Amino acid sequence: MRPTLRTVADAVGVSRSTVSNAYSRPDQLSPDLREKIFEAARRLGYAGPDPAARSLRRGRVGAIGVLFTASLSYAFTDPYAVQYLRGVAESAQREESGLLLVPQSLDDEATAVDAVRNAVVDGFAIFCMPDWHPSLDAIQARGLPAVSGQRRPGDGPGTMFVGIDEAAATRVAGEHLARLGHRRIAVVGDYLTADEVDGPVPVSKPDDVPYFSSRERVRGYHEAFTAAGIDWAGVTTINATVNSREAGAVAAAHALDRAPRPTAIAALSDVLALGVLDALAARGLRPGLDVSVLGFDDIPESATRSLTTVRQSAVERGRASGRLLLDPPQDPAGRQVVLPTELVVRASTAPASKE
Amino acid sequence: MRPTLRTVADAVGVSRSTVSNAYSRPDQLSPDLREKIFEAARRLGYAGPDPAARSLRRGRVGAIGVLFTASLSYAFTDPYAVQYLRGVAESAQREESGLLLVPQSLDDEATAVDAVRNAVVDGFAIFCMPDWHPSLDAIQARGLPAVSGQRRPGDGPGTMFVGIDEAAATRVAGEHLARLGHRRIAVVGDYLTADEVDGPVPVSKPDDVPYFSSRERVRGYHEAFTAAGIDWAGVTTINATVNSREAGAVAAAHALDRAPRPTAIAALSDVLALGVLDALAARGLRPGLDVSVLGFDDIPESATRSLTTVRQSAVERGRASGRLLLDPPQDPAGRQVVLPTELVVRASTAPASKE
DNA sequence: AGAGTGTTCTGGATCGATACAGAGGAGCGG
DNA sequence: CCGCTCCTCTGTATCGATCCAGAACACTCT
Repeated sequence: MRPTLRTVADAVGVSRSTVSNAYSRPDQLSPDLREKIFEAARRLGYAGPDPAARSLRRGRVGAIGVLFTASLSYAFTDPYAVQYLRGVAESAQREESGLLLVPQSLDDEATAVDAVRNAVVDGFAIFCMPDWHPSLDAIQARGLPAVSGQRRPGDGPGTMFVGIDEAAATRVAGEHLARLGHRRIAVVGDYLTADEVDGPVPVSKPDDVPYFSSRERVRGYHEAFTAAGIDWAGVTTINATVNSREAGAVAAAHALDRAPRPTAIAALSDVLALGVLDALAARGLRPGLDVSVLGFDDIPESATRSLTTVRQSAVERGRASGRLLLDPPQDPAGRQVVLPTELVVRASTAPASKE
Repeated sequence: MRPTLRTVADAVGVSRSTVSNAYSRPDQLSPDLREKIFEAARRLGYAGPDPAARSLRRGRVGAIGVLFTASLSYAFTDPYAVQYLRGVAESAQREESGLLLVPQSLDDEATAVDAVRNAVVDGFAIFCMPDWHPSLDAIQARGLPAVSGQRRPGDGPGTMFVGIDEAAATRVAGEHLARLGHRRIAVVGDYLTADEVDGPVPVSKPDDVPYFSSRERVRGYHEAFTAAGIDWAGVTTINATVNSREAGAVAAAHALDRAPRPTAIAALSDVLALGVLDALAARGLRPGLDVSVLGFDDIPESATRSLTTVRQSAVERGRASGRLLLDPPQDPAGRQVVLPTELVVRASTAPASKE
């Protein structure tokens, strides 16, 4: 039988409250008694108040939950995700909270929802989830504070926003491409469609894209191209099955292996863009000179590969999310944080060659 | 006022037990009533049993805690650590558990211990911690199952082991170097000493190294070299301040910038070894040809850099740790898992040049 | 009809702590 | 010596669920 507060209290001959105070409110009892209580606790093998019981009573757990679309292990593979986690971790650490990684398998929605329902946390940081996912409703239902990088119609007052203006970011990127004279352009992204298609998919208008950040990024390109007089119907949109370098290369192949080849490929993430670069290399094509390539995120490797990209700070996003969760501002305005983005031009984009 | 079981029970006109059963033991009540209860719950905005209360009563939380020496953000930077986390995550996911990252700042032991005491978890996976750290005692005290990669004298029956035979691994590596004819050798490692020294430190015998895995790895080299007739006193041991590529480069500089230069450098981790390679490159020295370099871990990047190293599977270690935690085997023998290691010889080690 | 077997639902005890109002005594100024 | 405050410590209610023994009732079998 494991010792509890009561065991120690009885041993010392004081009330349970006093033992509790010895641990949690030292100013409420004399130092002597406190020491005596600790002595007894040591002797009895009592390790201090049980966290589960304490969190029930206090109503605070000391942990924030992080949701990931993909299997947990993805979280540790994707550099952007890792940066984000770092940021959340920093904030959590400052408030003496832990980070609970909540597994969210996409195939098995029931399990995913259960994971949310059973998570012992004080709030949720939503890294990225499809808009329609029932876990998001489960979070709403729990009534805990939540921070998301995407706005949803059904969001309640507990849901806060930390993210970027996705469309504005790619609009700037699109204008950059247009200014360089590109007219035959392909856009590579994941979640362009609800099905797991590998290859070109028609996206007649951005609204058709079911997934928030892909949708907004496509919207930005759409706006930029249309404004520059580039016919959207001529833009090839290619779906990557997942957000990985390999999938990026496969997707790029669909664009590169047909005539006329596009003069520029815009990827919706750097990881995909790196894959595009791989595909170029495999065909002896030079980035910038033969085909311009544009990414999104500015992960560390992008600089070494001279990838033109849109910079956003994943760490900062994580940090802000954590901060908001652990201590939600009263002011509604403070609950909406829009972080800056910046187009970083490197060698992978260059003027379209005359043909 | 948030709704609870009671709110719903009163609304439907049944007992709380029944509502509880509706969620957790559907076979205990009629489908009709169950549906009626869910209906009422939806209407009242009840999101299901509160996880904190449930875990108190059930005695199971559905999360396992992972301890890290360094700040949480380190966990996401070190490739070996990331692989390990992936493994633990895989096991956890299979048992529908989450992963709680428990922050452990080394400077502030009191906070670290508190983090352990307050962690709402069913068990602890200890990635790596100095032997003497009070958090380890705190884990013991909590009486929860724990899995560690290092054996400690004070370990109780709840503590399980998943790791490798560290000394045997480096012994093989040391024999490899000796066979290649190396006689002037440097060993680069972190935690070779209790103080944060940057540079050569005397290690008269392996037992002096305060940190488990460094100690065992040094021991292996010590055994191999002594057996090959290499005087240990002639082996330079250099401390790196942390386990990072940069620190590895700095440490290697201490060995390379003095005469006579060692013909081989053995690093206690691949991350450090990559730093050693950087230091070589900065001086125009060729790995293998001018100075042989040996690592430990076999992280992905090692293959592309042709680094000779000792392979151990971080993922497998994590996976096994998770498995043991979530369902500890009765048999004491099953609580000790020794994973295989293998010397992977690549181009970074070669016969010592005659001078 | 009576005994036996399920199924469905109830009530109270319990998990291990914390919050809060207040009791008791010491010290102090008037 | 009274009234006051301050410091310690106590006792009970409470957090929100689950467990378990058993009640109530319908149903089958002899």
